[in-house]
Amino acid sequence: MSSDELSPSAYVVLGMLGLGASSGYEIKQMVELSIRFFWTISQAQIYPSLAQLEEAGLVVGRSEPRGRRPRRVYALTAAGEEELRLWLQQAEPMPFELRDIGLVKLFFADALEPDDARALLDAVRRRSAERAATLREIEPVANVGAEEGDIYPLLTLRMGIAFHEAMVRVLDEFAGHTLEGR
Amino acid sequence: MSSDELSPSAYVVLGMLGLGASSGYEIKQMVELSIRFFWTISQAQIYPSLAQLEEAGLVVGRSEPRGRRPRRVYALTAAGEEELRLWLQQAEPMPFELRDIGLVKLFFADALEPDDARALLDAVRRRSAERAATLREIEPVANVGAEEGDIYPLLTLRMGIAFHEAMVRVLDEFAGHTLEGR
DNA sequence: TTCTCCATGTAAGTAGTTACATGATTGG
DNA sequence: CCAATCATGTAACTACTTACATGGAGAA
Repeated sequence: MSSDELSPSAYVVLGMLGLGASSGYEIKQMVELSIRFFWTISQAQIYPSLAQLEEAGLVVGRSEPRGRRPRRVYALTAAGEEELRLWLQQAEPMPFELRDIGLVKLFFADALEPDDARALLDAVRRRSAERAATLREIEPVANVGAEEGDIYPLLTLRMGIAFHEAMVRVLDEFAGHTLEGR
Repeated sequence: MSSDELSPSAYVVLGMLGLGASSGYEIKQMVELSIRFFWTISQAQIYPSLAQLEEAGLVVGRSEPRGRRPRRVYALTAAGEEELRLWLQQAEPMPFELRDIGLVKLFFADALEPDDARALLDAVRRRSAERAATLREIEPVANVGAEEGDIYPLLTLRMGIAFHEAMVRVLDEFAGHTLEGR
């Protein structure tokens, strides 16, 4: 029972329900506000996932319209909580899948004139700097959550910040040493 | 002429040809050895890409069998070099697409017993530590390339190293401060 | 009244993967 | 002679995205 035919995105839906999201719409919002830095999910995936999870008995849904506007809210069942925990416990290969056109372009930048290469480097640098700044702005919110017992969202946020800051640092060093003597 | 209907992966093929790869097989090897950390491409994509690029006049291919084994080698045309340069110059949105089940699990780890959460954290840490070590081993090779004029591959390699090291650092700090007082 | 947000859903399409199929060459 | 590597190609499938379609609620 409760075999592993759920996609990672279905587990994300399950997890967000566990953290208090209730409608499909809310799940989408929450993903955008919390994990979009390392996971995305489109609304066209969420609703079928919810139906699939309900059929599997991992969530229960009930209609709770806002006025005349239809709305369906979901909650984890005991089986759903268990399934989520099992998935989190389960040691499985965790491929790190980065797909970054920016880094690809930078990799090939020797084919460019120095000035163009430099512009590309700056664009990549700016992107990471901006991302780090955005994430740093969210930190207070995550800190509040951490005081209420959810400490891991704060950890993943810090990882995002740290790693964009690391990119910026390397880019600056490189521009300093390697590029200046040309 | 030379409009932008090429996929990023087609540009990767073009770029690898520019760096000296010649057969589809070699392109695949080169991708695995150099950019697989931030881009992957399956062999089932490479051969059709090559055909498409040839049709567009960006590469020329000729048969160069090894013994009786068929083999087709390609080279960039002037138009292909130009197209690659144009793409590299072109400022376009560069989404940073990370898709990481490890971080997702970590994000939800508050649903686990402390020991299980800790085990998950260690698994993520180990993954980054190993990846950083692997990349550090490649560094001498990239250094050689850098002395021959290809300096940007070294930069992207350093970015990979730095960012996995940053993850390890954050994970260690977190385990130190946040987790110990419980 | 009009705009933005809340809310759900589907259809069509794209990009990519895995797995299969084939077979020659080289080195031990 | 056997395994690993070199080498090319396709078919079937999966996951996911974009765009479309619909419409109520609340605020300005």
